[in-house]
Amino acid sequence: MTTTGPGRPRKQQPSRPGATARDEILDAAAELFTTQGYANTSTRSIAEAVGIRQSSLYHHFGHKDDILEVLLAGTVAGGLAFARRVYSDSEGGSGDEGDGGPMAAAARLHAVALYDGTQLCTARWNLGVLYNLPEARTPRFHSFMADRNELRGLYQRLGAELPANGWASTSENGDLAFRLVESLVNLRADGLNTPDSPQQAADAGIVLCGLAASLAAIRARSAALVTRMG
Amino acid sequence: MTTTGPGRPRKQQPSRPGATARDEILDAAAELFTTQGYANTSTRSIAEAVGIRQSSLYHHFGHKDDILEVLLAGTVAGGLAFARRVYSDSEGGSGDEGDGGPMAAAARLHAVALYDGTQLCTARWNLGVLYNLPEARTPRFHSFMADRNELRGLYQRLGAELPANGWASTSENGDLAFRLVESLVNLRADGLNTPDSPQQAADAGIVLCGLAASLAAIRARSAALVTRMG
DNA sequence: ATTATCTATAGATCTATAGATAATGC
DNA sequence: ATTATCTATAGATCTATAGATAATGC
Repeated sequence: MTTTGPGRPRKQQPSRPGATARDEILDAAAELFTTQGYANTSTRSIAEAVGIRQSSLYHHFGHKDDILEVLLAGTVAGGLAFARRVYSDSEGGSGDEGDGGPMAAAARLHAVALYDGTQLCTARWNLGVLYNLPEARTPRFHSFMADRNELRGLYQRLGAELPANGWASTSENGDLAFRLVESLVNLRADGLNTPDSPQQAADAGIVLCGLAASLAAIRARSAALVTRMG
Repeated sequence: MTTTGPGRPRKQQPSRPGATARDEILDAAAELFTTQGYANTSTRSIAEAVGIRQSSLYHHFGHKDDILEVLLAGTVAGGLAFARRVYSDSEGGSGDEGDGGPMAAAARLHAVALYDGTQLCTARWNLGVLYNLPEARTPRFHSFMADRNELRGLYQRLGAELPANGWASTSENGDLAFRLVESLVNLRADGLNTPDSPQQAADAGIVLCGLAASLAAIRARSAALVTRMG
């Protein structure tokens, strides 16, 4: 028996995953926002999907856009945290892997793309499409935008550590990888992603950097990084 | 003096490009739909941007979604027409270029990507983002979806004519190029595109096919194709 | 007569608030 | 007392239609 504290208990038989009513609301909103968009999803339809009344939502969230804000934060938080860790990792103290050469740099970019892409493709809902919603570009969600821009910047800086590829400026290596990973959300929205779509996106980012010949070795180092830091 | 036919003349001093009121409405809707989304744009705000009353819109379009349908069609029509022409072009009758080898195939994919990406980046409004609107995935717009899927299929078939790149299946070469071109609309939405973003996207598609070494020659043949068929 | 505009409005939303009620722990 | 739910509703939309009016060509 879990002691729930004072107050009327929340409704029985939760129809959605989540320990709390708040989590159920977030899950329902994630499904509806990703499939129908934010403006086309009424607070009534979210409440119906949870099994409560429309006005009861406002006990858990002050406003409808507070729900979207929480979901948007979840879109980028994991990938950003991982990218920060990888970027600030000097790779000097981990023994024989710490050569700091182009292979190590490539593995870092690959690992970030792989982690990020895997998260986007395996989340219960395709939350990445929330970024494509016009509402996400609104000042209301500037803190999400700041996080996403920081993540993009980390891709760019990781890409800039790689040697010039001879056909584009080095600062764009990372951004192309970022865009390839981001394209996974559209692939998933079209129902065309496969279990190895994230791997292919990460690989493609490395190939674009002119390192196709070393791809197998870079993949292995990237996987080790994800295991160690993920 | 242009003779306008019978009937009350349309309002004076058009505030937007377009010969007809219908064109002005489409231009205003393009701006508003791309920046605020479809559901967040009221018919009243479109009418205000044109300088007419809300109900006057319905003289030119039966329903609000008819406006979006016309705009969506414009997103893909040009690129699809070009890709069809390039794909059905045997390249056998154009003299010394008709070798049908990997260079020719690469130039064809490159040309399609370059034309498509250039159109997306240079259009007056960033109409490509309309595809990201949740409404576009609705059955209402299945004819747009069909066109877009046909375009995607042409990318895939053009990519499949290229030699294996050793790290992904050949059928995915073209789709990666498609996704890179599509990522241009997000780049533009973020204000990060440059005049050569389409060129870089097309180049990246070729590099992913393992043909980086021949890129300069492929670029030249691609440019010739765009000139000849665009 | 024809066309493009207008005014006015019906009917259907949708978000958020006010305040009642039920079910618990203290 | 506290918490989570409920009923009811205010107020602000928004789309689409009905029907009047203005300005032209025939």
